[in-house]
Amino acid sequence: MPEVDAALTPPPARKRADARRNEQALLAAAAAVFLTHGVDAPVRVIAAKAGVGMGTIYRHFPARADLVVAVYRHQVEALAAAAPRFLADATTPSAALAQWMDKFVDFLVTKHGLAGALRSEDSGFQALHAYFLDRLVPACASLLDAAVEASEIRRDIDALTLMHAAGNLCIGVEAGGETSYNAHKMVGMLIAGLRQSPPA
Amino acid sequence: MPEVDAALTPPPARKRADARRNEQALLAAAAAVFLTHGVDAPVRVIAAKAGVGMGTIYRHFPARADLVVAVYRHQVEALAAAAPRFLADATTPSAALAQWMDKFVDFLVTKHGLAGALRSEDSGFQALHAYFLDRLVPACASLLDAAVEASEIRRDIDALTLMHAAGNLCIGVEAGGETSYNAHKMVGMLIAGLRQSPPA
DNA sequence: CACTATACGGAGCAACGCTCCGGTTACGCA
DNA sequence: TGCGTAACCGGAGCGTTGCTCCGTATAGTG
Repeated sequence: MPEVDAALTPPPARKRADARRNEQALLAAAAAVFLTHGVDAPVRVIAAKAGVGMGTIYRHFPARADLVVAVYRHQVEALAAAAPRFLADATTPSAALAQWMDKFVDFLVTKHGLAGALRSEDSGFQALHAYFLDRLVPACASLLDAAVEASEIRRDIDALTLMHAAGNLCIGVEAGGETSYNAHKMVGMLIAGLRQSPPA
Repeated sequence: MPEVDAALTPPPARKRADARRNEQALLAAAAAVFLTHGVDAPVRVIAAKAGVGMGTIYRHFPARADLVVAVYRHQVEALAAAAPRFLADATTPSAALAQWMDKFVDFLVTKHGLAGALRSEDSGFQALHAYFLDRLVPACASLLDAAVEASEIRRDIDALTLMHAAGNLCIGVEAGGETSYNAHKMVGMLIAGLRQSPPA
């Protein structure tokens, strides 16, 4: 039987026990460190907290973005999956969009520096950017399209642009906002501006 | 009557000739480097371009922000000074606000990374933040107040917040924008959202 | 011309991202 | 059970950056 390669690796590729253990330790350590020092925390710190060397961290997560994605994957998936529910529960499509956007802002605002990292040109963060766009833009688009369909908002703005703008509005904002700036309010205002006819 | 265009040297202690020469060289070099490598360009590069040592750059501009401010001071002052003219020329106060904001966006978008640096938590950039706010917020406030006075826009947004939001919307945007994202459009939409009654 | 306050330059330190390779270990197989 | 090897681990080390510090050079003055 020449083509039994599947027998070698029943599920995907089973990794060694120590490798799996380290990956989990890294994930836990990263989540903790991100909370206190933001997603820009030094790699050495995360490695130390997980009790592993730096080589290990880079083997499991070649780019910093891979680690960030792994840590926040669940939340991002949940947000994306929630879009249809928002559409069903809200009174109007544009209300659903506004509410979903609010959740998106909630997510970004509770992660130190995530919004900033998202817009980074740095190649190491490229994958992060790609992942977020890949998951969230379609979800946003479904709400946006529904609102356009209902003629509630102008149609010359696409989901990617809107997400980009909303993400930018969250940059530099922390959960314990002590300044007058309020990302929720600003995103709300942006969406209010969406309820207009296209520019003259 | 001393026109304030050259507010330097007469009262304070006169510096040595070589010091003044180096300062000018630094300013010119920084302007050139900022154009090509953005405001985050390595200090060494600027020093090298100016033909001076690193000690010199830090002596003249203790924090990076001081250098950035010095380079862009004229443009910022001009923008601030232009606000009354916009108010006089536009058909409505809110139109003046929109037009002035557009100029603000123009300014940010043509400076690599300036918008990003502006929101930086980094202590070295604190002075930059302070300077921009100090100069531009009052100008913006005059337009904003006029629009509020005319009952054209909601009154629960202050100038600082609006500037902050507009600045954020410009982050990561370059003049030669190849993406679909358009800072002008987004800021315009934000201001459109301002023409609403406060949230329900 | 000599003297001193002023300014200059770059070596040096610390922090960081990332790579690379010798040593270690888990795991299948006999 | 014992063994061989592929997979994995750790951290020394390189390159880059921000910023400081101090011995040296010089502009301006009497």
